[in-house]
Amino acid sequence: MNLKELSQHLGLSPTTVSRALNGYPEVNERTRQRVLEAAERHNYSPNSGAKRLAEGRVMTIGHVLPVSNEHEMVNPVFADFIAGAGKRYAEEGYDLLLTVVRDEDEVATYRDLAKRRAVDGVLLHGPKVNDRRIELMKELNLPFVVHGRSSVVGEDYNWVDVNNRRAFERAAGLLLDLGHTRIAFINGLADMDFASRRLAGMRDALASRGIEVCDDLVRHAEMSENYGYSSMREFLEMPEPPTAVLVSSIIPAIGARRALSDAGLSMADDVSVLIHDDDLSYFRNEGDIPTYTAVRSSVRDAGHMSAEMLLQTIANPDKEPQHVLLEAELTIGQSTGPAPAMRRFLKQG
Amino acid sequence: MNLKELSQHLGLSPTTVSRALNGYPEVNERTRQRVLEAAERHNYSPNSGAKRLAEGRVMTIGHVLPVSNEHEMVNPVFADFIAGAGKRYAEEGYDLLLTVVRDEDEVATYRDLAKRRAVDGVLLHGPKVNDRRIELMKELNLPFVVHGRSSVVGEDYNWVDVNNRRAFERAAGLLLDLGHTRIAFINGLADMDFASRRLAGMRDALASRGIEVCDDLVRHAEMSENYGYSSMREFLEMPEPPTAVLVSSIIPAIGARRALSDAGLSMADDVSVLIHDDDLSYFRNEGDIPTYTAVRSSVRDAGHMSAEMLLQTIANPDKEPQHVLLEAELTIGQSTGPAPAMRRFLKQG
DNA sequence: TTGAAAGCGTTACCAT
DNA sequence: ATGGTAACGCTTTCAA
Repeated sequence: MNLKELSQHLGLSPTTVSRALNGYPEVNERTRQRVLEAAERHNYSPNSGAKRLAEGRVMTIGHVLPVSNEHEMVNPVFADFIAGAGKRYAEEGYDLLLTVVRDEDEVATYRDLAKRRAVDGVLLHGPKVNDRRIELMKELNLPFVVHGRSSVVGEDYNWVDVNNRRAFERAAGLLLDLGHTRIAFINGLADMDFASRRLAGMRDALASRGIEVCDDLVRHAEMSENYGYSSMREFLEMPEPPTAVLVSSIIPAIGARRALSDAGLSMADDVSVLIHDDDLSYFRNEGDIPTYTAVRSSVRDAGHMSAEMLLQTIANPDKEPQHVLLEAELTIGQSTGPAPAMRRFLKQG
Repeated sequence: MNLKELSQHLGLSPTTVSRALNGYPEVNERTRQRVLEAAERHNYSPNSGAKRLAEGRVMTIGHVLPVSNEHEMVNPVFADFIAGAGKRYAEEGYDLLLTVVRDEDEVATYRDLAKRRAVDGVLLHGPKVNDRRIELMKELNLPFVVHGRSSVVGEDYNWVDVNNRRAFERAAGLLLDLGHTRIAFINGLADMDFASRRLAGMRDALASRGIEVCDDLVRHAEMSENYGYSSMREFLEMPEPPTAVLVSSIIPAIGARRALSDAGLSMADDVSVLIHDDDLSYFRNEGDIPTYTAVRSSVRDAGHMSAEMLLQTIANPDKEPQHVLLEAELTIGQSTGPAPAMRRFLKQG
């Protein structure tokens, strides 16, 4: 059933039917009711291709998911972010176009999306410290929002980010307050912007106590379970192991816990572990969060806010860049205890 | 730059240019070269809306991601499956349309996708034992492939599935061979088809030894970390705890490990744990797999194969239903040891 | 308040 | 081998 057929059924012109369906004010209310009812009854929906062509916009948002060929990894943060954003799109009648590409094809993909007018805007994931994509979007004149920031590029674009620097400054500060001085960090890939900000936060906290970050104690890699496991193992095998560890995501933290467990050790009793938790839904665990969580923020909420920002930008392209900086929630958990030496002291006293 | 402009630049008709670009044989080879080069130079791509309208197909595959309102969960299997499938789509020039909806809106979403011709076919995730969506797809005349199966509906549709029954029959058989008789099962939601097949496999293995499944030892829920944790805790608090546990996914298994650890117990030494591992990329851990994995299959591969099957179905709609049954790989890990009593016996010699 | 007709950018049929 | 033109299904402008 198409518009023409529907209008013939009703004895009206396609024009009127179109207007009724799209909520134009100048159509008679009784006519509109008739049209709406007939559309429902005949199961009519406007053809998406025709609508795109006529309107010159496609009601679609693009997300590009680069899958590194080397590791074949999909970031689990992605799923929750998409869930948050996608819900918002659906509410506004927008579709979500997801393109899975190899890392090295990502730029070509954005060019292609822009050229063929496949999307009205895009959401950028996982910005690097110096991310070329931001310049590219401007060149392509494609509305966009970045989930995160890119330090080198400046602030002249839309972004939604967590205050990573501050979160890790506080987290490290807490460990320092508890008496730890040898603090390790299981971080993300070094060229990721969030990882660089988190490291900066830690560095600042230590510096304010006159302590320098020890390079051997800082790890950078993609945040898999196995990465957390092997990092923690290496720490434990050091002549002078750290007494506390910061971890950038819950997934390597799970690996770190396994390494501790294999060594007959436990979090909190032997090594204080402080985790950044993106609140991934399958790992959220209500009552038990205090046992191991410290810095927390919701990826899904970030997805929701990013989507909102993008839709507004599309509706009003001349608006100046918007920024949202979310503060992570710091929860002091059981697993974040005093340094072992202090703990012994406390027990005695 | 559109087709008309491009053709004027070249002094050709839009028809010829279109033919050259789409690889029609009847165009002069020199003309084609000129056209291709000019298109490249002017950065031309056909407008997606116009193409859809003219061709009557949209070069798009739909995936629907239902997000349960209650738990706000996104299944992490989804991301890896999409990565496998999406890559294949991209290779063939297909787009992937992802719709995030509340559980209860899922059916309406498929109807909508079909009505407005937004997709050429869909991929169905997470089939229930009796899944209405399969009938719906037939009614809507929408080509589709199911990742998994739906027992009640029959086999009269395209599917790609793991042999869940057999995998868990073997897994339970292995535990029985090791001397376990009280075996628990941390399974997925009871109405999911995969969960029902896995339970059937376990039941058969026990039955062949004259043992009945004990209802108290079988849990059904969405497979979060916390679910694994609380289930294992409950098992441990029983007057007569199980000596072995089957777990349907690595995520609750992580929770189960935490519960054991909290109780001062460990996998293998105290409770044999046998896990179904979907090989989620962020949890894949090369050398360490034998420590805890037993039944294994790759979701990403399933995604790839499902995509392939769907594209073939779209190209050739009259083809009869295709089925792919993947066998899970059974790896006997360190964590899958003999029953505690047996182990003590073995130690004595 | 309604309708006729042009236009959106392609592809495909029918000529030449 | 190439071109003219209709057709795809909708929105929008202009008239009535």
